[in-house]
Amino acid sequence: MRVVKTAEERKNEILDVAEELFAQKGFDHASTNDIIHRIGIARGTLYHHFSSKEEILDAIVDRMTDQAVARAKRVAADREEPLLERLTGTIGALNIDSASGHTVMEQLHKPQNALLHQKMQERLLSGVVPLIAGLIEEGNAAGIFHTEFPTEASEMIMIYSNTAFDELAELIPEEKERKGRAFIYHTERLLGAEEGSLQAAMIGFFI
Amino acid sequence: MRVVKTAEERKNEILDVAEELFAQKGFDHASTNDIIHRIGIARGTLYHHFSSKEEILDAIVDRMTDQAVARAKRVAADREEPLLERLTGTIGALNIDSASGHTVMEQLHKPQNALLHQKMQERLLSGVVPLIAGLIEEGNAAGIFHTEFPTEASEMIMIYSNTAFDELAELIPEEKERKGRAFIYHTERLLGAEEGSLQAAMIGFFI
DNA sequence: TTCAATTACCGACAGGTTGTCGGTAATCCA
DNA sequence: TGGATTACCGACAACCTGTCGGTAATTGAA
Repeated sequence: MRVVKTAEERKNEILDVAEELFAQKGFDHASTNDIIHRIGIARGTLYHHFSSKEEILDAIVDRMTDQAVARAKRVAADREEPLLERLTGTIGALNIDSASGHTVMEQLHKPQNALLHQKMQERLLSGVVPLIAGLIEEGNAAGIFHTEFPTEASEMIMIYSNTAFDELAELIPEEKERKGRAFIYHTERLLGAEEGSLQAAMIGFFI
Repeated sequence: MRVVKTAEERKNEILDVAEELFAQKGFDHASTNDIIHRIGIARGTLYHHFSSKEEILDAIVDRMTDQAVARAKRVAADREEPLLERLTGTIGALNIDSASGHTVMEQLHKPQNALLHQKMQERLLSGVVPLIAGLIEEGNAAGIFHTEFPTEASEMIMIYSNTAFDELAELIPEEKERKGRAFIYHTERLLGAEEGSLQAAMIGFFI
């Protein structure tokens, strides 16, 4: 029997299933057959909504990064909060882990998901680096940060936190804590903040 | 006619061709058929020497990283040179670009090579981070660096330089120079070195 | 209400892929 | 010299992705 849905509904259905399968098996090892059988649609239906398997991946990346970047934007722009909280929250918004996409992020650093990971990293960075840079400039103006390179410092912080905190799950608690402390310490140094000044705002988030 | 070679010879022949094809077309889009036709061997021959396509990729990664890490080790251990030169040289040893694997590295940041890139990054980092950490500790002892987290600082420097300098080719000269200067500036801050103290040693390498 | 255009859906199929396997030829060594 | 080892071969099974002609549901205009 033939079940008809709106294009948007069907597209999201495909993305939901594909997201789970790509995360589980990796992009290469999850086949379009897996997807259509799981949903119960025909080959042609999938290719009616997406023109290639890679386009499905890109749509997933879009969906995930849009959410994360929107969250980061909201936090960064919230002038009610103190600057340090906004900075911490904006950096943390990328750890989608802690929010919705649990299953996905857990599997993301596996070698079979290199492509998904790389595409997400690219999108997340281009969205969030300018936000953090803006906050750093605010801090410069307020006299709590002192750096000549806000954008590059932002880039360094985000690249590191995105790459190094990937494998956090594999570490023992002491190593985790050490890594978290080191990250705060280094963020202070990069921003030219006084030693210990970021501790209070960041310690809950990163340790 | 059947041409017989030693296993080692044939393996290297396969790796040479595969390396070029993977770099050109990407791992997914370069087929094992491409490889065997280019060499002029049969399917079975390839699978006699390697048990899967992915194993070929891993062998390529091994070959490339082994060279780079060995080079880095040599530079890091050379106590004839001043510490700052050793540091710079060790960091730079990863830019395989400047050395042998020209064609490969140029194509490495393309999306289709995400897997190759990720695997190389993992291997390079695990090899070189401890070397840099050792040099930082030497600098601490000599009183020119001041940091509590040599290993983590090393990690941050290497992750950044490996990721951010990927796309250097796409920047205009001014941006390139700014990025290079920022990198030196940030390395000084992370290591707790005096401002400007790394400039002389690093400027030739990174700008 | 009707009927044509649009849009979602179907499934067979072409042309590609990787990895397997039984068999053959060269080489090594006892 | 002759048996074991090792390199090599190519047909084949079992997948894969993307295409395409055709069918059924929905929409919207007359």
